[in-house]
Amino acid sequence: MLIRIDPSRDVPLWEQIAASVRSAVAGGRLRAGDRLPSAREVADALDLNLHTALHAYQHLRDEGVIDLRRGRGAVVTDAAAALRELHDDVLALAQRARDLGIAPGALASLLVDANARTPDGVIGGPDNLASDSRDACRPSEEETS
Amino acid sequence: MLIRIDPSRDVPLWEQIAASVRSAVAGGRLRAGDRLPSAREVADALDLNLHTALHAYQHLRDEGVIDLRRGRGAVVTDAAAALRELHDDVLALAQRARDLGIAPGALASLLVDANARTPDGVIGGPDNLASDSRDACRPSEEETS
DNA sequence: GTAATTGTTCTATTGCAACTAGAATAAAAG
DNA sequence: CTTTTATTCTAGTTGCAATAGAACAATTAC
Repeated sequence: MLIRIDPSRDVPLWEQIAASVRSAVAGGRLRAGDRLPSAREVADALDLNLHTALHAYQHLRDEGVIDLRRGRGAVVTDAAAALRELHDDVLALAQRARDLGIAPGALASLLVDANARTPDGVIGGPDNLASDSRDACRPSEEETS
Repeated sequence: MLIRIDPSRDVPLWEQIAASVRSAVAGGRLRAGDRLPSAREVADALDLNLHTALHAYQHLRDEGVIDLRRGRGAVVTDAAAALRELHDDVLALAQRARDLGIAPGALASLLVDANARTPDGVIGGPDNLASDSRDACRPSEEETS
């Protein structure tokens, strides 16, 4: 029951696999050095394609959560400690959001946005307008006098 | 500069628009009663299709963040207070994650997963196995003796 | 050394969501 | 009544997710 997916959700399957592993690491059910089931095992057990399971693992490797090498498989890295440190705070914030009636997706969006606005510790720094970002629209000032 | 999008990101444009508004509300730059620019104005200013901007607004309405009615446009609701309450905590957690080298997407994923595992306050409740969710795979127990 | 395991890479196809486009319609505001 | 604005409809294009099959390379196990 380490990895759980729900095809009816609009979250990509490979992302759900990655999320399951990430959550298990953050929750301490997986620790640094633990070996994950092979991609083929995951694909078979969840009735998915090998590539889908591999995509998830490769993403986790890019995040630094696992070591992934042929012949050996996937092994949780020391980065697990960082995820584990956030676990309690993440749960607490999720609980508060639920109490306030904030949708999970909305909360996640707020967090991503928070990181987008302070890319390198500098709040409102020089040119955070990387690539070809477009902005617009002041609020129509109106207080419904 | 209320709404900012970046087509190069892999986040849907309508979701980026919604995220901008949400963030503005949470940050206090938009308050209950404030009127947002019309969907057509947003679409023109950002050089997008009307439907894309409308999709974002309709999503925000489903979340309860704005009132959306024809002829009138979009007005921020009282739900703004809830988002505003989370603002500081969200920023703090985002900051901690950045310090720990956690990718923004990974943090967001952890939060969504946290909500998925405690749907109604009951941790590990009766049957959280809604619809046709599939699970599998214990970790290959191995401590590399 | 040999065989089994496991990730890597390649091509290809299908289905769906995102985005765009144009048009007609209905409610609210002036 | 006219303007503004969201709603609804059809339709076409694009890109990603997921599936499928196959060959390949590194590591492990025997």
